[in-house]
Amino acid sequence: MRETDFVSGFARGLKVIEAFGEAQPRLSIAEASKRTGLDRATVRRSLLTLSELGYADYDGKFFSLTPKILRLGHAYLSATPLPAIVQPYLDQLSEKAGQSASASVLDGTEVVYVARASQRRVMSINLMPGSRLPAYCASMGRVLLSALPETEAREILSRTELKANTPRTKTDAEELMAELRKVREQGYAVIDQELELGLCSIAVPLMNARGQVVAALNIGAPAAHVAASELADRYLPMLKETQATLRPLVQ
Amino acid sequence: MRETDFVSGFARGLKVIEAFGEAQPRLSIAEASKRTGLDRATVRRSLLTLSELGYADYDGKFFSLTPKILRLGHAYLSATPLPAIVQPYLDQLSEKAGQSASASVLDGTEVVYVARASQRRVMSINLMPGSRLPAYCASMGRVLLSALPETEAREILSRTELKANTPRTKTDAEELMAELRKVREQGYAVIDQELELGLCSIAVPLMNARGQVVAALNIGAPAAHVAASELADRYLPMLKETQATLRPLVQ
DNA sequence: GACTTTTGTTCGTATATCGCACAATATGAA
DNA sequence: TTCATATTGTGCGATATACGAACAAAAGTC
Repeated sequence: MRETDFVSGFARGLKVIEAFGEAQPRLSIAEASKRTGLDRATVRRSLLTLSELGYADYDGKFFSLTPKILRLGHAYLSATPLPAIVQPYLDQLSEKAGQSASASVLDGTEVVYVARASQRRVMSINLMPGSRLPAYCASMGRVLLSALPETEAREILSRTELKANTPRTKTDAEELMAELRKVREQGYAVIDQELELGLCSIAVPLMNARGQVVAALNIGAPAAHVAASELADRYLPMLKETQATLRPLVQ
Repeated sequence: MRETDFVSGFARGLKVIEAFGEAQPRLSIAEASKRTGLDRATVRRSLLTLSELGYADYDGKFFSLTPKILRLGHAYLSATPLPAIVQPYLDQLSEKAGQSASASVLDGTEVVYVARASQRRVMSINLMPGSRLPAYCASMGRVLLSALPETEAREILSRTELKANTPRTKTDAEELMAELRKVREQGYAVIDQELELGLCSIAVPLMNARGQVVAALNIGAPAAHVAASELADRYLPMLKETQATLRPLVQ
């Protein structure tokens, strides 16, 4: 790609949108400038553009995103058949298990939730379609990484900041690679409080008719209710069942 | 806002993202150009920018969005507490009713789904967070419009293309205004196959502690299973209960 | 209230981007 | 195949935009 085939104003604008987040629902021009590393004048122009187009509100001091911004992600969610196909099965799975069930795909070093059926139970982590978690310490991440060629998985791990979210988090690349081999062999991954204390989960790959891994399915549960060692006994059969049902339906 | 405070390259790029949709998961440069009305060279630069940034894939012929694009909508969903708060109650509501339950907010002339609990039942309309429906013929739309001052509701209707999706669709602005008054009085809206034949729904406003309407909740059902006339009897009590439970929890 | 610090806005200029026109390539029909 | 059509890639002049600095306006601090 030639230098002139890149629209930097567009790239800057996208960066500004991403500056908003859970802890930053409202941003001033200066804050957005700090978070993006862009010049205040540039950020101001991007924010005013968003506001002019109805993607953001501006009260003279703070900017905040409007629901119109969902059109952008929706362009992906509606264009990709996977989320719509798996959603009802996740709802069924979640109801049967009495736990939250999710589907995700890999994006770089992270898993991205594309569909989710949550349970009323309060979780400290609030997940929804579009949410992201580091792949190395999430059950679906392990499943998705294990489906890649080893060199590719290793490459992704090398780009990941392997930090210990809890004392149980595996942060050694070689140990993780060994874990991925185990996951590949047994066909599922179990995470025991590696992302957050009190939270464990089990995931299986979601394959299409040709056997290609297109996503991962999981069930997450509070460790207080279900020990990690019980996860496979309790939930693997229903995950496998959902996996089998969906196999001919995706892609 | 001054002319020079608008970054048209950014606005054009956003338009290109929105060109993707359910029927257009993959777009060539020429197709994207047609759909956006932008010059091919411009569209090409925007698409190559998206591809360079990892928001799109390019196989040399077609562009398609990647899950990374969800970061943009996620910036809103995670910044706005409402979706996360209502989701578990929607799940509960959906399970109890045996029907899909959703929450939405108003964006211009449309309602935007911000959370949803779907049922396995196959619906011809596939809805998910970020989905949009015209407000005038959706139950949540009626509720949200009825919460606005009459002049504002009328103004929105005047900007809407009031088209008859089915023979039952109300398309007369004055008739709709009368309907809104009725909805305001009775505290709920019922739609009987105005959006699509075979689909009916009932919605109530979701208020915060100060009594401001911040969203709408609904239950949708196939007309074959539940007649529109039965909706209020069967589902209004549980909708009201959820409404009351959520009232102190939002905003 | 005076001072400092932070934030928002404006401006001139160097640079990047747009849209056009044309070239190159792919696609399809006869 | 050949021609016709559609699609994509590229160079260029005109125009729009980003940058940085300077200024203006708030917001804290003492």
